[in-house]
Amino acid sequence: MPADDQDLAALCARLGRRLADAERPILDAHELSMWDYVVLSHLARAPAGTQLALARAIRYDKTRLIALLDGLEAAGLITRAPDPADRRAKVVALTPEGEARRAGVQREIRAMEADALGALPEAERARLRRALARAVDAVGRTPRASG
Amino acid sequence: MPADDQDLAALCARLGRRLADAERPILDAHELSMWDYVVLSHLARAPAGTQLALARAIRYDKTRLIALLDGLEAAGLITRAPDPADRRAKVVALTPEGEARRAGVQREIRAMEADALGALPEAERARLRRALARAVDAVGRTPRASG
DNA sequence: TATTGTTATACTCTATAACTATA
DNA sequence: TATAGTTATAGAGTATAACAATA
Repeated sequence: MPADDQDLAALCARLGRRLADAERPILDAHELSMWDYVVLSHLARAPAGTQLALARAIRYDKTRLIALLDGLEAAGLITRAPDPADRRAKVVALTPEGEARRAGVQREIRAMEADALGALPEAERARLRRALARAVDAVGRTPRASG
Repeated sequence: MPADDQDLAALCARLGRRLADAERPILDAHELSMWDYVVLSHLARAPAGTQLALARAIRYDKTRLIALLDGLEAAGLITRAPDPADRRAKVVALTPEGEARRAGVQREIRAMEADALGALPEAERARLRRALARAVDAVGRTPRASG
């Protein structure tokens, strides 16, 4: 299959779904859902912010985020502290355990990626990651109709 | 946001979701669902096959495919003919109207992609598409655990 | 009056099991 | 007996509306 004449969205969806399938057993082993990992990854990258800011950043519904954070908090991976500046808001932050769990999962995922894309030379894998990152930034800077 | 240190699956998901969001209004205008378009696109590329083969090729549940094909058939975009070799099976094929609809939608989607990724030079867009296609092929050739 | 976190409810999408007709 | 298509049902995932506390 050439797969070269397909739309970008279709190509992204196919590659994304395959990689997500390969991630699942890793996440399962560490007792994390896909969205759990998305939250931990974002907290590791962004300064601690409010729940609403987090929901918007990862494009997840704020109502669904509640139960997710409940689980992560009960597992000791994050903390929810009241914001001194605005007592309605709660600031979410990663615990050392949360960061350790996240780092371990990421290491395994990177190894899986290298294995899954083994047919591609190392240099091309890095190029693909950079190209994807640039594309994400590019579409991000063009806030379309729904924005 | 650098977005360069993220996992491949996360990058694919983010770019894919944004592009899918941008596709929706186009598909809506042509009265097609995302999966409708996936089916039409596959039929345009692959020789007419059975329903089960189609479901497997696009990785869609065979039971959900029924209602989808019902709609496409009622709209005159595809045909379902009994396979003379195996009277249990039905061969799905694109009608001229179906191909015209598909081509029109694809043209608009390509224009949308060029617009959404306008910040990226044309050459890099083409490189991204090729890199994604090669990556899809690469993971496809490594049938993992669940396979 | 508007907003943050929360809960409860309704809706959509997806997966499982069971049926028919052919093989 | 197994398979292609089909149907009906149950389950997970998602979105919408309403509420309490604070701004």
